[in-house]
This record gives sequence, C-alpha cells and structure tokens, in this order.
Amino acid sequence: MDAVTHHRNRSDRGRSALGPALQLVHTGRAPTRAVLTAELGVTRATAGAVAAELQALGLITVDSRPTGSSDGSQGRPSHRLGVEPDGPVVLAAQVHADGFRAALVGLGGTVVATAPGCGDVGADPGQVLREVVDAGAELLRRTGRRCVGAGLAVPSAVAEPEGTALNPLHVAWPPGAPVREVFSACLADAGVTGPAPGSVAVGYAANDVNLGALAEHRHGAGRGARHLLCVATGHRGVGGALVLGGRLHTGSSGLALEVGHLTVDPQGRPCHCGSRGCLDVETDPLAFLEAAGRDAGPEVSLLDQARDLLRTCYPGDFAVRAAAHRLIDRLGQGLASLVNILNPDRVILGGLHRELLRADEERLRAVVADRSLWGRSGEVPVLACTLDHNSLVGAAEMAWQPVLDDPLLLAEV
Amino acid sequence: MDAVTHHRNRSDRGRSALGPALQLVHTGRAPTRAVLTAELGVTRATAGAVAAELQALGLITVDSRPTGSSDGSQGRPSHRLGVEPDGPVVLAAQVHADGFRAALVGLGGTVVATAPGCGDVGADPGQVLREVVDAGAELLRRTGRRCVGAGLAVPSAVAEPEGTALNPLHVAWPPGAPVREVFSACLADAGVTGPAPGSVAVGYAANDVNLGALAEHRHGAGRGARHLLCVATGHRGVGGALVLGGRLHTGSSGLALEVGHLTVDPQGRPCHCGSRGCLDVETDPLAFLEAAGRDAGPEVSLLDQARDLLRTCYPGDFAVRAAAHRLIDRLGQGLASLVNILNPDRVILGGLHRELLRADEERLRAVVADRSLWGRSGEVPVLACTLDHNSLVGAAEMAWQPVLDDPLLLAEV
DNA sequence: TGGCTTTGTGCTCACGATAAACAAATGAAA
DNA sequence: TTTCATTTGTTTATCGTGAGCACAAAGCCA
Repeated sequence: MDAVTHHRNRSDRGRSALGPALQLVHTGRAPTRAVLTAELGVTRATAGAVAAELQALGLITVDSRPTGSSDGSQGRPSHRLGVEPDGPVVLAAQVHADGFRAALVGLGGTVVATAPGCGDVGADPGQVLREVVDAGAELLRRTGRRCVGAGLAVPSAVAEPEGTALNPLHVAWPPGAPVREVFSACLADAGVTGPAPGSVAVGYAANDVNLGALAEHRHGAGRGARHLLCVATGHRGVGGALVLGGRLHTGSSGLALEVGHLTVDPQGRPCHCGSRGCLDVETDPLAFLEAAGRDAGPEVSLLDQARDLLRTCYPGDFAVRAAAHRLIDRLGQGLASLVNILNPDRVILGGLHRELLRADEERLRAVVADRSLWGRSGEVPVLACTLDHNSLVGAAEMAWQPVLDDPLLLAEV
Repeated sequence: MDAVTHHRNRSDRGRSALGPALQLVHTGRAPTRAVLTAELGVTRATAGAVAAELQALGLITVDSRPTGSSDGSQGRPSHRLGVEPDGPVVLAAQVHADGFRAALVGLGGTVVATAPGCGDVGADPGQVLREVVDAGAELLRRTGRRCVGAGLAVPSAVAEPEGTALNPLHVAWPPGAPVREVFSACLADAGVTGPAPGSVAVGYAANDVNLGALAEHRHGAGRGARHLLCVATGHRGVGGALVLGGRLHTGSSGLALEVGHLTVDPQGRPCHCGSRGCLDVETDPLAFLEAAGRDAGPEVSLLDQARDLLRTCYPGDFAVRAAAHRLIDRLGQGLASLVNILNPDRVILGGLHRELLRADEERLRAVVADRSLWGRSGEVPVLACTLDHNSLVGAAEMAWQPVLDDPLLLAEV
C-alpha cells in the first residue's frame, strides 16, 4: 500500500518504443526495418525486438524475404514492414447533413468496409447514432474482424471534456447534445469491443473537419507537416483544424479553430453573429451560389450544387467567374489571418474551398502571400486535400490512437 | 563505428527525471520533496536521488530541517525545496523603443541584477547589442556569478530558424536583421559562458511579447494554464503569444501570433496593410490618444502617455472614457476572434491592454464572452499580467531552457 | 569466387527505477 | 509522558530496458 500508489501515475506499461514504432509503420514512414531503426534512434537489436512484438500482436507484417527486392542500394536488403491487412479494425462513423456513414478502418487508414445511410438526420441524436453503430456492428459481424475501438465525426464543435455537440448546424440536433455519451451507449448496446480483449469500446467523438485534418496529416496531403492548418466548407459555415506535432490541437475545451467568424470583408454581408463579412457567410457554398446569382435548390446538397456550378461554368460564365474570384479573395483574406496567427507550414483546403483552389491556385496563393507576414517573407504551401473520406478516416485515427500510443493494450488481461 | 551512430540521436545523457524535476522546482510547483515525488510520479527513492543530484549541481536547495514547520498536516515533515539563491544565472537582455536593459536572472525568475540603458536605438543592431551584452558582462564581473546562457528579447517577430528580426517596427533596425547571429557574436566577444563549463554561450533571441507570455506562464498570472494566450501593446502595434504545454508556440517559422492585422472594426481606420480596422491601428497607444483627441508628444513613450491619460482621466473625462470604451470594444472583438481560433484556457493582457482591462473589466469580458463561441458556453478568464519585466524574465527563461531540459549540461566536460 | 556493404541476431552489461523493509519525524490519543 | 498512527526519508536488492559488441546473413560488384 506504499509504493503501489506511485507507479500508476504514468503509463508504466509497455516497451517505450512500441507506440512510436507502430505510428511510423501506420503512417508509412517506416517501410523497412532499417528505416525504423533510424527513425526510432535505437539500435538494430531494439528495433528488431519491437518489430517482432508488433508482429506478434497481429498489427504489422514483417516480410523477411522481399521477392524481387531491388531498391538499387547494395548491402543486405532490409525486411519490409507493412500494416497487417487482416489485422484488427476500428469502427468509424460519420454523421453529416445528408445522412451517415459507417466503416471499418484498419491500420494505415485502410477502409476495409463501408455502409452508407442516406436520408435526413432527425432531431434525436440517439436515433441516428444507433443506426450508424448498428450498421458498423453489422459490418463487423459480416467480416468477422476484431474491433479495437470506435470513433465518430460530427458536423459540430465538440466540447471537451463533456463530449457535447455545441453547434450542430447541419443536422437538427439540439445544441449541447451529449453525442459522445450517446455514441458510447450505442456501442455498448451493440457489443462493439475496445482495445483490451473483452472490453467494451469507449466512444470518441470530434468535429468532422478536425478529423479530416488529422487524416490528411497522417495519410494525405498533410504528411510530414509539422504545423498543419486545414480549412473546409461542406454545407453551411466554415470549419478549421490544426494539427501540431501529429496531434489535433483542439484547444482547452475542444473549441479551437472555430474560424467562421473571422472578418474577411469589412463591407461584406451581415452575419447572425452581429458582425459582417464573416468567413462563414462569405465563403460557404450558399455564398457562392448567391454571388453567382443562382437559386439554391433543395434537391441536392449545397456543396454539390456549388461544386457542379464551379466545375461546369467556371472560366466561361462571367457571373460564376466573378463569384469564384470574390470567394477566393475572401478566403485568401481569412487564410492570411490564420497564417499570421498560427504560422503553419502547410495549409490544406477541403470541400468547396478545395474547388476554389483548383479553379485558380495562383489567385488564392497570391492573396494569402500578400496579406500574411510569412507569405511576404516566404511561400505558404496551400494544397487540396487528397483523401476521399477524410473525416471518416480521421474518426478511425482517433479510435486507433490509444493503440498507437500503447500497442500492448491489445494484449492486456 | 557501428552502434556509435545510434546513441546520439536522442539525448541519452542524464537521469530522465532530472529535467522535469528542475522545472517543477523552478516554477514553484514542487515546494517539498514529497510534492516532487508525487508530481514526477516516481518513488520516493528516485525523487530523493534526483533532488540530491540537483543540489549537488548547485541548482536547488534542500532544506532538511524546516525551522518552524507547521503546515498543519501530521506525519514527518517533508524537506523543503527551493531555488539556490547563489546558483548560476543567465544573461537576459531586452531591446525596446527607448533603449535596452540587461539583467542577470537566476532560477525561479529571480532578477539578481539589472542595468538599464536609455536613449535611441540606432539603425545598427550590432551597436546596441554590443552595449547591452557589455552591460550584462559587467554585471557578471561585478557579481562574480556563473553564467550558463543568454537570451534576448526584441520588439519584432523573429524568423526561425534564421534568427532574423522581420519587422523591427519600434527600433530603426533594417527588416531581416540577423539579431541572433549578432547577439551570439557579441556574447562570444564578451566571453559570456554557456551551460557547459568553459563553453561559450549561444545567443537565443525571440519576440518580446512571446517571451513575456512565457514568463507569465511560469512565474506570473499564467501559472497552471495549459493553453495561455497573451496579447499586449507597448508602443505601436499589437503583439500576441501562445504558450502550449509549457512551451512557446512560435509556429513553423517563428511567426505565429502576428495578430496585428485581425479585422476588429469593419468601419475602422485604414491600415498600411491595405485593409481597415486592424487590431494594430485600433487598439495601440496611438489609437487611444487619437481617439481621445490628444496629440502625441515626443517626450515620453506613447505607452506612458496613454497610460497616464487613462489613469488620471478615465472615468471622468468624457472623451477619454469614450476612447477607452472604443478600444475595449475593439480589443474584445480581437480577443474573441483569437479565442475562437485558439480556445485558450486563460488570456493575459499586457501594456496598454492591461490598463484597458483594469479600467473596465466587465465591459471587456462581456465583449469577449458575447463574441466567442466558448465565451457563450463558459467563461474565458481574462487577466492582467503581473510581472514587472516579463519580457526580460522570458528572455532568461529561454536561456535557461537547455538547462531545464538537461541539468547535467552544467557538469559536462 | 572473394571482397565490400548493409542488415539481422545473439550475447553481455550498465544503469535507472522499482519494490520492500526499515528508520525518522511529526501529530493525536491514551 | 507514553504510545500509536501517519507521513516521509533512506537503504538494499532486484529487475527491465536498451546499449554495445561480435558475428552471421544477404545482397551488390569485381
């Protein structure tokens, strides 16, 4: 009853290099055991032991006989490392304006199976989350894979540590809905398992743009960035996210990067927040449609309408071109403000913002460079996101995180 | 020639708990050995060994017989830990609009000796830095203390890793001046020593507001904050800083928190950046003086003029009150934007902004709360900075950092 | 075939931290 | 005062992790 009180403060479990090693393989930064050795900064013996243990846990593959190995260099070829394709998976879920999506995602961001569900999302979070969790559980049953966690992406800021959706604008949920709690309850009801054998999964929930940023950082356009800023607009409003040192920066209560009310046009349109010219009302799909003089129809999502309009009519149609330029300028102003505040080494755009970037990269980059201190002293890389369902993959990343931090969780009694 | 290549990647030197322990004592979070044991999460034996080693290095004091110890609790009283008052010091330097300041600072943020120097700062960084370093070296000679590093605070963003002053607005330096290089050269010329015995100090240089934030976080109003945002205005323009997890967030190239061009008033005054209503031109001392209808005289600094005016005429004089309210509202808008982006758990204001906070706390807090998402769902603590020379102390913190990370540097051959 | 180069593996060893028993220093109760 | 409970410091034995080193293995290249 004496020393026992001490050694529980920090995670005493686990070889210390096990987690970092798994992350390196997971993100593809350790294709061979030799690279793993160098990246970890340990001896070959240690790296070998670590790789063997991860292999024994069923998380990675170690290919000792790389058939047709001819990477040019001489010397003994190194064992190739990879993610175990038949290893455990996590349940990734996403709720968006047009329904939900459930998927099983393995290490390396591999989407193993997907189950989309369409239709309106009602006012009761419990109902949708039950549907999406059940869909995920069905996937688990069908594939017979071991599940080691679950993550949920929602179109709202999620307050920490409460786990409540503060501003679920695109869905009819009540503000403050306890999404994480409800998600966890659904997981327990469906019998979804967590990292430790026989345990029940705890539900992780976070904002979809944040999770998209996390996914892009690990498997997409953000790989290798130390300070990654993501900005995206899906349906209404604008979301932002920041990844610092491989981790999401969610602020002290989960509400960081709520960038929608940055002023980007002093003479702009009035916003419900009381100000005018906010990023939210100046650069979202509705703003684009209205600036182009088009009416927003209810049949397809605003993002799809705006994207189609931009793709089909962009350089030619005068109104569309003017609208695009208007949004690009406003977006550039907002990005410049964010760059001045956060000084990221990379910026990634999603949703309609990605389309705007593709429409005129030069113009957007010029605005950002012109309006930011760093832009004037160097170049700020502004890129399009590359993953198809980055929010979903990000939800999976969040669910994988405990295992990535301590792979031995999988072997615990 | 094989394994030798490995074990230099990470700092293999040193008991791993030595640095964290010193930081705990340094920041006052470990007043006794028992608390140190708990904070480190190690056994009493380990904590004892660590404390003894730090004492042997001459960094801390371990008082085994606390005279008049009556902290109420029963049980054997714990040894009191403290910073060694006669231990090593660092050379802290600051350049500002009205001259420079040099000081010797010990652990715990204790200013041991100070040497101010007044007058205009010329266009040659080398000249001022030589003067300030010489003044610091003179202090070292007079006191006979061991010097283990040197840090410099400048009124400009400092680009990393170049160490150049990008926008030295308050001094006549050319933009891009290589301050760190020049500072290091002056230190070498003056024979200022570094952490390792016999070594020459390398110069660290950073923005003054950033360093002030670091100092407030460790020894001032920011103690215990996990995500600390500081905003301050000294002479012209506004500076910001963010401390995350005990470390300054300087962004990928040192230019984070350049908050001066946030739009805080769409109908505001034009700014040289091309926009209008920027935080820089709306909330700095000159803005206040002009809003109050006063002419800025050249005799004393703008900050002093504005502060005096606010302190003497605030609630009574109508023009002054209106001007203060105008600035408070603009500042609140800017803080709200930053709170939405960074979601800090504490905000600290310096310079004239501190005076504005003191003039009407309620008004400022109300604006921040009303305009920020987090403010509406909770309360954002907005506080005044408490340290007298926080930039100077912050420069010392920066210089101490290598030792705080690895105290054994002091004992190296 | 025999260098050369690079990587994997099997040992020993050093060292940091734990665990556990014991000693010391206080307050509270008898 | 004596005794006990409580809390902390100290000592010793022990263990686990990773380093260091020697050697084997597996490819290039001549």
